[in-house]
Formats: sequence, C-alpha cells, structure tokens
Amino acid sequence: MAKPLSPEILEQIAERFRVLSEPARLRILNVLLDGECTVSELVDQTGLNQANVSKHLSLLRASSFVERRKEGLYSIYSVADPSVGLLCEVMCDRLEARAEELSAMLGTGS
Amino acid sequence: MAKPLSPEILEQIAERFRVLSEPARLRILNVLLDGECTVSELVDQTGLNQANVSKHLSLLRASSFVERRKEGLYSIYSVADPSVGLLCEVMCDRLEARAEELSAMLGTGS
DNA sequence: TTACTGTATCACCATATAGTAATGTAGTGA
DNA sequence: TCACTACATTACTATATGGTGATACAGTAA
Repeated sequence: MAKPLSPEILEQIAERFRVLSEPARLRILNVLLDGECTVSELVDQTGLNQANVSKHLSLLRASSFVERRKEGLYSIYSVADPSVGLLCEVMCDRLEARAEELSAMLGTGS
Repeated sequence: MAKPLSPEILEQIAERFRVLSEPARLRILNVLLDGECTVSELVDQTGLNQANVSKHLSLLRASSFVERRKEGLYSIYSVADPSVGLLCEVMCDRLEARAEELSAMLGTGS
C-alpha cells in the first residue's frame, strides 16, 4: 500500500465501511443516487418503514454520506459524498469478476 | 446511478462492505498489502492475538479478499482482491477531503 | 386554539459478532 | 512413539445494532 495507514485512520475507514454495510442503507443510497427524495418517497421506493428509514438517514447524515434540506413539512435528502457511487461500482465489478471466474472454472472443468 | 442495482446485489455488496468494516481486518489487510505473511507475522505486526487473527483471516478468505498457501507448518496469506487497496484509498481520500473542508470552514469563520 | 401531516426519536427485543481462553489438528523432528 | 510448533476451531461472554410500535415534535391550515 502506498501510504502506511495508522490504526486511527483505519478505524475511521472501518467506520465508514460499516455505514455502507447494511442492505437497507444501500437501498436508500441507491435511490438517492437517482436524485434527491423526501423521506416518504424513500419509504415508498425502498419498502422500509418510516422509523427505519429515518434511523438510517440519521446515521447516513451523521457520517456525511447524505445531506438534508428542509422545505416546509418535508425533509429532502440527497447524496453528499461523491465517492458512494464509485465504491458500490468497485464492489459490484468485483462481484461480477468473481462470478465470471467461477463460471469459467466450471466451464473448463479445471 | 448508471446501473440499477437489485436488492440481491445490494445485499452482496453490503456483505462485502461488512467484511471491511472492522479495524482489525483492515489492519490485517494493510499489512498484507505490503506482501504475503504467515499468521504469526500478522500476530506480531497487528498486535492482535492468534485466535483473533485466525478468525479474521477465515472470514477474509471466505469472502475472497485474501488467499492462503500452505508451506509446511505455515499458512501464508496474501491479498487476493485487487480492489481492496483502491477501496481504502477512496475512503481515505474522502476523510482527508472532509478534514480540509472542516478546517477551511473554521479558517474563514464562514 | 384544534386537527392533520411529515419526520424524528424513544424503548424495546432479537440477533449478530468481536474478543478470548481452551482445545483440537497437522506438520516436523527426535 | 513423544514433544514441539503453527494454526484452526470451539465455547462463551459482552456489546452493538437493526427492526418496529409508540410517541414526540414541527409545520400547515382552519
């Protein structure tokens, strides 16, 4: 690794990975990546209940993955961390690569 | 987001983020990114105890982040997933960017 | 004020998991 | 065989956290 990472930095990195380690939060982020949303819209689009969505949004906001704007009764959330999409893409690409390796192994009978 | 990600894919992505969400595992990966290691070497370099290191290695291997080669009494581990370094770098860059934003805000008194 | 709505928070339970001591297993050498 | 080493696994505890119903809070409108 280019930079030697201190245990303190690694803890902060781990903490950010932890926030991304819940399917429910990724569902929320995935919706938000298509554009800002109110909480109710997120409830509709994710199928999660309102308390649950609010709780996840709270954590996502505390870790600066999303930000909130208030408009009357509504809380409008949007993605604040431009790296979210990239991180998911990298993970997704690896999943695909592994799937290909696996099917190649099965195919050649290796 | 370019690709619409199904809930199933998001679960797999979340699972991989979860594996990276432990400081102890990041410490191990961070050492392995500098080159393959035996378990004892990892114990020495991370300060974790042997059972703990073995358990984390088990999980890292089950999720294909590392791979193992046996040589006599030794188990030699190495990083198997080329994306690990990139993922940590992205996270680290974001932390730095946020730190800069913060100090800029404090600096201008904005 | 009252009534309604959208969102946040609280309290609780159930589950998952990190850490660890003890034990098991496998390879090596005498 | 026995003894030693390197590693893996088991059993257990303590803690953290996701989901949820109930409730609180804030904005709007009458």
